[in-house]
Amino acid sequence: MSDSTMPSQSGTSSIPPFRYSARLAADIESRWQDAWDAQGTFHAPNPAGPLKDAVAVGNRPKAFILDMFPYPSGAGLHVGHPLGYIGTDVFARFKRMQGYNVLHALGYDSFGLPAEQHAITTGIHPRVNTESNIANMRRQLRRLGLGHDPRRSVSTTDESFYKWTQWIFLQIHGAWYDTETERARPIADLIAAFENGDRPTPDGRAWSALSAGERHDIIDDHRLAYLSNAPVNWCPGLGTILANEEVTAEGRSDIGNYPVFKRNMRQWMMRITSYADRLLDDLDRLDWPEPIKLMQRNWIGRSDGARVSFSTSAGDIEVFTTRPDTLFGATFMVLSPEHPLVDALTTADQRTQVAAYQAEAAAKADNERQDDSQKKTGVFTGAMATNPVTGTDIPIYIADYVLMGYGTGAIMAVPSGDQRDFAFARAYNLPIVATQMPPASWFDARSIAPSADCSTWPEAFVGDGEYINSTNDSISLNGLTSIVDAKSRMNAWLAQHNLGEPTTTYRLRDWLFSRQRYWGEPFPIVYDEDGRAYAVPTQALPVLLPELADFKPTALSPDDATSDPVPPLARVTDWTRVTLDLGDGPREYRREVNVMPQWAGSCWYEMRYLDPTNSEVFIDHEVERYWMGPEHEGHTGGVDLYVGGVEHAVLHLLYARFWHKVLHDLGHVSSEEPFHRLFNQGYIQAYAYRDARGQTVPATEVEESGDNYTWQGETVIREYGKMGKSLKNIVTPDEMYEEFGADTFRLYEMAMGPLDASRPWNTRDVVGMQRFLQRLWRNIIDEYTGDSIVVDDASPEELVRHLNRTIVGVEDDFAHLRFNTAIAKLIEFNNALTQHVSAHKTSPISLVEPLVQMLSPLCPHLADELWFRLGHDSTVTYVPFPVADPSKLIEDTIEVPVQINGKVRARITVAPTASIEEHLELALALEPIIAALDGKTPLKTIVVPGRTVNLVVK
RNA sequence: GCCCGAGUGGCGGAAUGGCAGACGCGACGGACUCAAAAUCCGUUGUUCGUAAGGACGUGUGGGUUCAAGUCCCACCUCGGGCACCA
Repeated sequence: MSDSTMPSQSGTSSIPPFRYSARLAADIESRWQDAWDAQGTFHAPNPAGPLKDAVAVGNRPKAFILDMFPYPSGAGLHVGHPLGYIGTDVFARFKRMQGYNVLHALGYDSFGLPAEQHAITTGIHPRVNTESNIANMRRQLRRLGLGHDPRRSVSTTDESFYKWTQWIFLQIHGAWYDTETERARPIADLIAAFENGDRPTPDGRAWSALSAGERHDIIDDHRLAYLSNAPVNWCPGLGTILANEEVTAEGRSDIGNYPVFKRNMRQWMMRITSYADRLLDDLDRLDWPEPIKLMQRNWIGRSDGARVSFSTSAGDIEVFTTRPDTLFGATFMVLSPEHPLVDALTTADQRTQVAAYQAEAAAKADNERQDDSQKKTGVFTGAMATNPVTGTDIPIYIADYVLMGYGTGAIMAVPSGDQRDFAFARAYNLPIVATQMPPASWFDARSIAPSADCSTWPEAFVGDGEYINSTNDSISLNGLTSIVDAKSRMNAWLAQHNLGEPTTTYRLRDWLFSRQRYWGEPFPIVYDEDGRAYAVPTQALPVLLPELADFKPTALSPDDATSDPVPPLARVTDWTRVTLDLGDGPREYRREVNVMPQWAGSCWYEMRYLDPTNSEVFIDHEVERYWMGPEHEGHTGGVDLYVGGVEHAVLHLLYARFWHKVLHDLGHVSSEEPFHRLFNQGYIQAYAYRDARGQTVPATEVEESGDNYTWQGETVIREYGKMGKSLKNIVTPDEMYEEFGADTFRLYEMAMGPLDASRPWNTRDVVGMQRFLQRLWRNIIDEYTGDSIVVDDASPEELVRHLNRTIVGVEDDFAHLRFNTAIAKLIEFNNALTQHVSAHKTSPISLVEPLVQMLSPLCPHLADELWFRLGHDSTVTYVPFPVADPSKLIEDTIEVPVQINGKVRARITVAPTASIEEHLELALALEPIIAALDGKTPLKTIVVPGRTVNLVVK
């Protein structure tokens, strides 16, 4: 397909005209990229649907290899961005050579806050901005030679894409969670159950006795997507509310770092908490890094405990506790300031103080409430509750360390067994009663005498200890030593007396799903005059995002907690008013003016890669089953390899799992999980330099001498961090293409370390990979003539063995994503080949061909060029990976170290099949060993054949 | 505070409990060259020794083992997650 490469143009230079230079690489690369495009080299056939090609699918195994898709930033790429893309590309190309039907594609997450914030700062419409950014990213990534199927590159902002995002929203909206079968079911099933009386209505009236509006409200209360008047995270700086996951521990926005305030607002929520158990339990069936699983487990935060009822003048109050076994030590009770019974409980003389405390707590932002974590504040309500096991009256306080959003918003306080309760009891002089006797070591460690009077303790005791003070007429825990036993005995007693039951609570909250922004998917929802929500019929999808000249949110002061969100779509009055026939004739409705959050598109995009042009369904069943279906009974199904950064551990990865499970329950997909195997790539970091004033200086202009760094003669200080504009340390792929070419750049990124580790970028080191490729090129092509030096001669036995060793090692390394060590093995082999070539001036084809094949996943352009020059007329992409000859893997002899007391003193050379006796015989005959033994007989001899001989003396 | 992960030459990093430092960068020496670049060859953990050779060496301290970078315990440092979650 190609003409022979033009000689180098650099007239004055004495560099050989056909050297593998950046110029030559650029020429090779652009020609092969065009050829791949023209021939559709990376098109992956589907078994059904619009991209069906059953013949091409054949009976090959399949591999769906996926990158976390990027949002198209206007800043362009730096060399850190493509790390994961190169990794998946190498792996995908390797799998193709192993005979797999490989699906590898990349789309764009182009809705959402980052794109919109960028549009606002530049003043350019997000659609224009987004499209030019995507075009630029496509250009930069194409230059990298990624083997993507271009037909499958979707953007979340495409109307043909977000139509289905809205459709999936309607599926979720049209479903409820059946706790009996533990899965989502269509809302029609719920209506049927109400109608035929299988399920009672909340107030017990017959379903037919309810008004249409009442029925509507009851149904809406069960939906997986529902409207809620709940405390939300209001961020005036961004003009929108945010999900819990988008708020940092400091109470600021993840994006932009603006203050976030708690506000009550009517918003769309997703009932992700219904799936808490399955999201937690199914982690066990996923091939994910353990730390990521742990982060999700912590985020879901399941804790098993019990609900216990305490009677009060205002009725029973339920508390949640993980330690029902310590109920005898509950000496007071604390409610959240927002608890609904606070008003009813508060006595007249405490009312002023309680109201003041409530107002103070409400005014505090979340972070302030968490800040003074040591100091406990609170107010007595004046009311008392009855401890159900002791029968004593205990005071009821309100305090802001009890959160309304967790458990029941009320706790029983056991100061002897809980550090926070202990601090509160100390601060307000409340009684402390021990229910467990700490072990002697506990007292020793705190230098206090064992004493039953726990008011002298310096802190609460948490752990296993003998139960004391825990008895009444009908139950006794005294003498027990195990928390588990005490809990089950107490739980049984509570159940028997109808005072409580075991229960489970979660840290996970329902997912807040509306944003008061412009650049997102409109909700397919309309409201009637009573404010009741209705789904837009699916045939009316997509609900198009109206074009807006002024897309900016109304300017708000970031610190003004009292401001209200004004969604940009609310200003488009001719769009918000719509006449629809929802079954009872045409009526006027108003549209939902919020939009979906950034995460919506990324919850399901990977499935659209599979069937990107299907206009009938979001994905064909058979296509989904083929690429993502479970491999066997108990397998979750899902993407075969998903590579991305760890920053999505709880956001994207949790939301996408949730949506996928809903779609599975409703029968739309066969897989239970979206991503079966997850791999977290590391980050490429970089050095940055600051001068004496703390200003960053351009990293490329800094000169290094030993430990000193100078910029324009001035000493600067080196720091290590992310690559970024503000640190003036960006290196772009374009610079690498210019200086070395894409193949060298790919190779360097893969060689610099293991894929999951972060490491510093060092442009200086790239030359090593270029030299390797130049040597390899020179082993095939004469640099002065451009002719091949490959011959059909026999290869020396030693090189044949080396080649076969390399094939086995490289294949294993590729399969386990250990590209850095695979490259090292290729370099070693090529170095050995170089020796042969310098001696003979020719290269045996039987060595060179496999080398080019093994190189091709890493450096596909160069490999295709060399493959072509070796006389083949098609790409090496689908040529099977070389297979090692087992007979060439066995060495004639092996060198084995001989140790005395674990220290290597000599080496023996043995046959690979040598017995233990042969090893010993040879070892004991060695001069240095005889000398070292000095006539002594070894007490013990250890021989690991082929590995080591160890002699133990004296 | 709790929970993860990681500490190996000047640098990036290799090492199924079995010869620590593969491979690459840098540095040093040599060949080629009038010279330089490029290329090729060699050396390069520290230390004692003219050498042969020896001693020490994977954050620190202890332990298990014939044998530990690797396994166990405690600690230090760095990175990350969670953080009044009852």
